[in-house]
Amino acid sequence: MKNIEALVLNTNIKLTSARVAILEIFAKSTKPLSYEDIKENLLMDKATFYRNISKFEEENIVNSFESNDKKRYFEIKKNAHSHFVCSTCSKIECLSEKSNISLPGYKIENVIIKGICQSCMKEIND
Amino acid sequence: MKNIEALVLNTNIKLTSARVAILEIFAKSTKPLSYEDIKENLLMDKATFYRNISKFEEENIVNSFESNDKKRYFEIKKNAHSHFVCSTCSKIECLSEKSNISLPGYKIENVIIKGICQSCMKEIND
DNA sequence: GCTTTAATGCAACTTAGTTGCAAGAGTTAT
DNA sequence: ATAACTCTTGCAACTAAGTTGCATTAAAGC
Repeated sequence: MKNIEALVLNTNIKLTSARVAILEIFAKSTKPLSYEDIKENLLMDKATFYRNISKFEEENIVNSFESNDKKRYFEIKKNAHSHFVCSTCSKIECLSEKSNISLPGYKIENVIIKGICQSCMKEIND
Repeated sequence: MKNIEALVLNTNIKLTSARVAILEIFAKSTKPLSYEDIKENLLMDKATFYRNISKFEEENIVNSFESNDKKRYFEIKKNAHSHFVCSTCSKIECLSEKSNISLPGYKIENVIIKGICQSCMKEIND
């Protein structure tokens, strides 16, 4: 809870109970989550969830990207890292490897690598 | 047209006129396109378009990824390159820069870099 | 207290993409 | 050629993630 408060420091976000609930789920998770993933644990309406997520993104404390399963995945922005999305099983992995991509004049917010993950590669090679 | 035939060489794709029409549009384009982008130039139904695109992806001659405007973008797989998607204006750019990302045991099919493009960065800094 | 503003729930809506089905086109066998 | 079979197409209905309008509630300011 203390770290939830820290997240909204210097932002225009009022900590309602719905917002705390959302942020706690994402703070606990080690990987990005979709609304589908967590809706059972949320008491609020999906409109409330999506409106708050938008607010979080505006205020720059949450990150999102589209996977290849037509869903948006969200995570709390902390240390920058890349994501691997498997085009076979749709699993998402966070990559600790810092990519040394640099694009002068651009701002890089997220790097998504699409491909086939280790376990799916193994199955293919059987 | 000759190069269209070359595309389907060694695949299970029969070249119907709908398929030639789709492939010609993508062969001409220098950047990924969504169905929305090209529907005015297509005489076929959207079901036909999407079914053929799926076929192309199965047969590995077309690539797709989701942008942040909730649309899927398609392109013909040729020389591997990365993509930049602007989270402000949603523009997509192909990057010639080869990323030196390597993930042992994984197969990398596409790299999507999300962020703010040069022209949007300029506007922000005004 | 009272007023104003922001947050929520609900239901209706939007829209990219999918699916079922019947008709069309091409292919092979008889 | 034609019958039998397979694959492709158009149409319309559907699906589901995400959005929006609106009335209600909660919170903040005075």
